[in-house]
Amino acid sequence: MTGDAAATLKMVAAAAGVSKSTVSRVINDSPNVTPEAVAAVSAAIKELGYSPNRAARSLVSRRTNNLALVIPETTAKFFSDPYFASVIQGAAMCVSETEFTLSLLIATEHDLGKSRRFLRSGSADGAAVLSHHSDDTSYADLVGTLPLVFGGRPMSAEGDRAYYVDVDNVAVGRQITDRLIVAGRRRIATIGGPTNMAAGPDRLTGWRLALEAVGQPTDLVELADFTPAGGAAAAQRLVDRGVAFDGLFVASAQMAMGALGVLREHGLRVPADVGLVTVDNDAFAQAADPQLTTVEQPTLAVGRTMIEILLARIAGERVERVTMLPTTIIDRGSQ
Amino acid sequence: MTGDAAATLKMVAAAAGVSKSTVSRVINDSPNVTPEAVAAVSAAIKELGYSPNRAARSLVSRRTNNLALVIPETTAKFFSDPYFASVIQGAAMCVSETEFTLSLLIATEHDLGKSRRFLRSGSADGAAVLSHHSDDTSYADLVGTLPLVFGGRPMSAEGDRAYYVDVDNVAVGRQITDRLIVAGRRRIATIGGPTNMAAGPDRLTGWRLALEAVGQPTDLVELADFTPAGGAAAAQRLVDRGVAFDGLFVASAQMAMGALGVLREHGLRVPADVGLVTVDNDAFAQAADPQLTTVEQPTLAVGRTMIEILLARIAGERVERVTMLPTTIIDRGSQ
DNA sequence: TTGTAAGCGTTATCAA
DNA sequence: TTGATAACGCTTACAA
Repeated sequence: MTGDAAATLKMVAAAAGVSKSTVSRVINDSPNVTPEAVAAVSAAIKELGYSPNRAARSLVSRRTNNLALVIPETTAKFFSDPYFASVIQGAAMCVSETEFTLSLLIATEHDLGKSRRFLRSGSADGAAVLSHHSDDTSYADLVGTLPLVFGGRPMSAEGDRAYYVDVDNVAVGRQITDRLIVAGRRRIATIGGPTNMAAGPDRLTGWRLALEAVGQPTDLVELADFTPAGGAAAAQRLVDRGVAFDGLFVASAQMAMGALGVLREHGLRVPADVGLVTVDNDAFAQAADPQLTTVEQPTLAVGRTMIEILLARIAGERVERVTMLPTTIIDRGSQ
Repeated sequence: MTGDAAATLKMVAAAAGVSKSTVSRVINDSPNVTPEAVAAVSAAIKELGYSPNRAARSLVSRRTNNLALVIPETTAKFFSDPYFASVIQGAAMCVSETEFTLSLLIATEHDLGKSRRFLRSGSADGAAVLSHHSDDTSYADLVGTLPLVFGGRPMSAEGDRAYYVDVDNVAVGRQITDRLIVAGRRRIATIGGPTNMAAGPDRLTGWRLALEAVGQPTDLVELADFTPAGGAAAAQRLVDRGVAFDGLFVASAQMAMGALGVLREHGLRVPADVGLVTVDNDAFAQAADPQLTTVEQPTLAVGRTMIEILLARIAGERVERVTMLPTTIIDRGSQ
């Protein structure tokens, strides 16, 4: 209605003919206010279109009613991997149902300090750090500073004090590899994830356990960085070994995308010649030719759960330090 | 390092043996400080791990260094439509390259007031409102309050004062319909978007112009709400008319997804019996069977551009009120 | 039940 | 170049 500067509590008090304290009490639903005062203040608030200044409020109350979602990742990965978008959506929806707001921080290598400064400046009451790809050492030391929850088990030293949401990546690797074994594959290779995050080594361990259980060799291992290009390069190295294989577990759908192209170049058909399974039921796994048997991760739930844990901790409730979310195998016959 | 309360400017001043003012000057890169003072203060800041309190800062400076991205949408649509995730990514990346932070607000029907209160409480220096699907009347009145930019031309009365980023939806509808005409289609229907947002009527107008230019009838029109279910229902109504058609322009890929199923049920093959084109080059358009000829919208650029406009306006620069972004036709032969 | 006054951690004004 | 001092808009004892 007006282009004026925003109304202040003081102005409301004047308009309602009461003191600032009374206005504050009404705003904060204090029980000890007469109905008349409440009415007068409410009318003035509506009349002036007043909204309490958030900065002033949090300055004195030491509460921001804001949560941070930090994604420490490179620009390229942030855009190419649907995982992030999905987790963000889950978190944003969850937050939207509360009185909290959400700050989204993309911490590129370029400016790592910015997100740290944000968290140390008292801008949020808690932070969720999504360590899907990259390392997280740079946040672990904030653990004592404010409630923190990680998406994916942190590998840093402080990791065993940290709260985190994750899936059982060892089980993920083992179960999906079992699909290859059940499909009759006798020589199974893997393209594993990077070693700087738990999901990499864990899925690799699952793969190894599955093979050891049936006495198959576990020597056909190549690692990559969860990108299509990395997956392609790893597949190339695998082929270059000159050892024939009839099964392949690729630790992420994006890497599988890259690997598929290389297999095709070498005349290896999936699943006729090589059974292929992966992790992540994203557009890559669905749009691949052929569509891939994969492990679906509860991406939305990861986002939602991280927020729930943060809210509970802020509310002073006791929460389990580790939350494991269930995964689902999507069988599309590519094994 | 410490579990102590955060260090304050006052503590830094004491540690450095200077006044609060000097510390403040150092923090804000004031030119008039002796190198010795800068050194002492910098040392104290590092020593104490000090970060300026953001609330206090913005209380006095009237600047938050925060931008809001508001998405007024239902939960269902927010999750199902890849458009949002993509725009969010574009905006988040752009913001991450600046000193600003980003607040992500999902304004569900449930609590429309929350986002408004946020914006009126001085929590952000500017806001981007993404009106991809729903109406935006509830934000138009904030135009005088803080810099605002809309994603998609606002339909409200205040619309002609508003800043917005959009694509030329009339051209989009016309050009993609032309593909059907060029493919030899003689009787072309359309499933249009909802009337409460500009993209709906605009794309419909484009379709109509294309047909009128070649003297084809423009009576086969059904509207839906940009969802797969809505698209399916509209397609059903179209078929139920009993009027044969050999071309169909569906105004969004999600609706096309629903429409495709209905066509198939009625034994209509795409593109053998009916040529089908749509808008949005998302996973739906790519994963559909057959893959669809479509208009790709610059979703990342929409997010980025909205932020850029906000930043420019906050910096006091003059900016065009309307920014049109180019689209691209992706020809997959489904016409 | 209400009002007065102090103070949250900064920046900004003004002397020195 | 530096340092007191007064805001910024709110909450919160404490008094009345």
